[in-house]
Amino acid sequence: MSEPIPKKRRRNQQTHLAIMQAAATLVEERGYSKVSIEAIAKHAGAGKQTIYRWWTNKAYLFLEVYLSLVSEEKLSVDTGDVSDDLETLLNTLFGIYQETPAALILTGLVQEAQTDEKIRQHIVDMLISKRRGVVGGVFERAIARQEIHPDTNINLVVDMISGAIWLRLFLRHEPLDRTFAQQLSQQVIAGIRL
Amino acid sequence: MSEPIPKKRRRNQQTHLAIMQAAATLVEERGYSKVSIEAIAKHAGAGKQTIYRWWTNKAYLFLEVYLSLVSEEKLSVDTGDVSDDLETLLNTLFGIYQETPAALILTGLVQEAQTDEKIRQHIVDMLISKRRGVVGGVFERAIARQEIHPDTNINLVVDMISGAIWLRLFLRHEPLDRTFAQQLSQQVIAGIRL
Amino acid sequence: MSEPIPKKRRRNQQTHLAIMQAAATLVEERGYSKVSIEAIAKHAGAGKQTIYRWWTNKAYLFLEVYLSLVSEEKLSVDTGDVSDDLETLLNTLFGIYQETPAALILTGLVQEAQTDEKIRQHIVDMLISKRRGVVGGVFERAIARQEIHPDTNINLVVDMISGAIWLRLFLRHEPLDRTFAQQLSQQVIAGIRL
Amino acid sequence: MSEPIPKKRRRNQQTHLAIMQAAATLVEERGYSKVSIEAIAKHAGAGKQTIYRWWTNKAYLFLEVYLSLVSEEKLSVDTGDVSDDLETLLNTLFGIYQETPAALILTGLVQEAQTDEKIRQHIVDMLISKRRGVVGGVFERAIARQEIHPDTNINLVVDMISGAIWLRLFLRHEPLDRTFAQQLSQQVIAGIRL
DNA sequence: CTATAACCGAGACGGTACGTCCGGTCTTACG
DNA sequence: CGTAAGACCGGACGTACCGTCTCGGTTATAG
Repeated sequence: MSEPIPKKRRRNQQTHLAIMQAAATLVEERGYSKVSIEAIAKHAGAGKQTIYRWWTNKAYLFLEVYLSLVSEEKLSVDTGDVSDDLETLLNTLFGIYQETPAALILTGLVQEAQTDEKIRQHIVDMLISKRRGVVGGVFERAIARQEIHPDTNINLVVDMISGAIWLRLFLRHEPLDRTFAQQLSQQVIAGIRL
Repeated sequence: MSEPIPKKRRRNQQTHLAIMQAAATLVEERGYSKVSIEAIAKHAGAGKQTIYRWWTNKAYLFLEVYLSLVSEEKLSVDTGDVSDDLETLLNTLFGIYQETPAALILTGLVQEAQTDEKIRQHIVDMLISKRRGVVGGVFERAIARQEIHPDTNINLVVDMISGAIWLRLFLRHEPLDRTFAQQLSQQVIAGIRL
Repeated sequence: MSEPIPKKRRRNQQTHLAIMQAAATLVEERGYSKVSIEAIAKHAGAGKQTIYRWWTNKAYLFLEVYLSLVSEEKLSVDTGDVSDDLETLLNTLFGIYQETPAALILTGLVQEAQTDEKIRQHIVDMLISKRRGVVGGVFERAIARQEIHPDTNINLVVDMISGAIWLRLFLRHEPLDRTFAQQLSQQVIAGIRL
Repeated sequence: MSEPIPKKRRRNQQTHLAIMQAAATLVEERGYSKVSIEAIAKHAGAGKQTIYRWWTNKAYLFLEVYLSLVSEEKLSVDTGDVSDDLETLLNTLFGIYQETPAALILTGLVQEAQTDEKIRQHIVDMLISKRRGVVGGVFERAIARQEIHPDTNINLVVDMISGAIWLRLFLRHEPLDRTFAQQLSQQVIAGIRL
């Protein structure tokens, strides 16, 4: 996956977890850029080398932490109605972002992506695949149900949804709440409904 | 400007400019997080102290650089048609992002905003005001012209537009080109057209 | 004298004094090496430039301060007896070192002398001349009175006296008190008495 | 040594030596006060942190360097005659001061002692112990041999010798040569010979 | 059932940059 | 026009982490 794992890795699962949790804890309390590998190691009671053994750098470590927080299964939904599907999905997602440091990690990873092309690719793949599997599914089923235009530019629509969310995630100028979930899904569907 | 300058300060305008330009050059060549104040100072032929005298930290310096790159005047538009207005606006904006390191700076600032509440507020204010003045204006005139719903949630729509752009700006999974400008404005207007 | 004063100096005597006094005060409270020109200027209510205008550097400023503290007149003595002369002289000197920051300044100047040949020369001249005029006088009169050997190596003897004092001045391992004055003069005279 | 090294520390002896030698080299070429930790680190090919890890500050580093230059063994002497002992001792010492930067370091340490009480204590202890072991020994044996007064104030006499040396060391107004060694020991012994 | 190799914590190491202080020079505005 | 105020470039401070590198000590297969 993200890190080059030798075949017969004998990695200590306990330490591995302790590191991930330390990373999650620290990012929550001081933000991505202020979390140092040194601090994670100390907090996890691990040696720095142990971290560098399993992850290339901070970005890959946090990529794994992010994935463990925002897993695809948590977001699966199928109510039989686009509007409901979308709204439920958004509310679930907002919940995750409220309860976990996923947002802080995401901004950090995005920042890393500006410099590190590999990390960028990983993030894009991760988001695209998640999107295809989850959000895309909602619209594909909606097309099948003939709720929305069959030639809807799903990628574009999904970019608009994700984008609006990112904006609030990153700027926190307005809350990611139920009202927003409703307004956003309504506005989007208004543009593509049959 | 970003910081309130008391009258007494006798700042050297030449040095000031050299620093801003060095910052812009360096961010372009190595990305926000890898630009050090030390490097900017050296590149500008300035002392570090001089930078710290006028800007609290890297974030404020780059906020000023960003504002100098993406000024409101450059984005003003009024063709008499929502679609045209929006498309023109987007194309202008995309041009700036292609020709300047504004995108790299923006991601950096967003990252800073996660940790520094003051910077977050500054960024939000800057974007909100820009949006009100420019993008908001497009839709207000459109409402006046009765092109779009008078009760359009402009803030939401603008969040969707900005968000979709940010997504491509940050992830670079798809280009910010004329096609995108067209598709995006069409999709948005489709949801609010009378 | 110590500083290169242009002929038509129009130096403000008040400021001049304030600077010297600030220097004396600060050296007393934090030691020679921790006194900065910046601090002296601020403490004296003067501009840094003003200091640099009148003294080449910290060393010259303090050389002048030192001379103002340990002037030759204060040390003149003539009781008619070597022992008494020497003891009185030493007690007077010890008094000055106890009441003024002269000792702190002297160590500083000595330190500067290691690097700056000009300062070294100034200090040597100052001390040699003082010694010739004051301590040397004591022994010359003693020779005239036939109290001590006429071929006494006065320079050597004076070096031994000054040296023993410097040692206690610099190391503070033993006090510069009346007992020491007595023992020192006795020990010295024991080696040269007729 | 100057600092108590806990067992756990696994200090790199090679680096340690390189730092000490760099310090010695640099103090020789530019004098104590102009040697920066930064320069020592660079010259030794070491990180600054490594220096700060093992020595509290410049003073302690140079204290160790000084001790390595002026070790007690080098000065041990026992000819069976006070005069010879003393003269030999002085000539050995003068040799060290001529061949090594010990004098430059000593003035630096004396300067530090004015500000830092701990360093002062260290220096005093070092000199006192050295004096007791070496110079003191010379006079004790002389008393045993009944060459000098049994109630000689050894401390005072040693202060006079050391002091006279320091004076020439610091002021360089006269050389530390064989003539001086001879005159000094003769003059001293003249005051205490039975 | 060893033994041996990968694991682990600890932390030293050469570096880079931080944000601050001060040195010594130069500029501005007041009195 | 001398002075205070203080901006300026530059160099060093002492600190925090980076990512690499031993160092012993501890598992946990593979022989």
